Amino acid sequence: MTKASTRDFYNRVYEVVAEIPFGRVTSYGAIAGYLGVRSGARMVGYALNTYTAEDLGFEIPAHRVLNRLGQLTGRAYFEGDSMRERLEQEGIEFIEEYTVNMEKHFWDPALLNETDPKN
DNA sequence: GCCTTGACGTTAG
DNA sequence: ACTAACGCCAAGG
Repeated sequence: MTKASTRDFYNRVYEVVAEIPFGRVTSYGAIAGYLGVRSGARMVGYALNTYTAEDLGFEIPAHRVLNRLGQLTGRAYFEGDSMRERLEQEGIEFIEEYTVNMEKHFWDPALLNETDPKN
């Protein structure tokens, strides 16, 4: 085991990603910031890159995590265009081939703390 | 054990 | 408004 804190960070990332609502997207930086690691955006991406559904025991909607500009930077790690296809299925509006309308669909992880999470 | 790489983001020019 | 550079830190070579 490397460092317990590192593993915990990854697990927290998976938990947050698992809570992203259908039809909404968030960014690596937003998740990192929510976890208190402002400069850990890169680690969030790394966590998603190295995770396996078997280790977790469940699937997470990693396709709903984009960079701060709404670009599908991780599309190469998905099967074909499945990342874009999934987002389109959820009604996500694209402003470019691989860029979604962030302003419209952005979901802030901080909303998890809201008493009324109907955003 | 050093060097490079990267699902990122901010700042400087 | 656009581009370049840097900071971040875990893995893999």
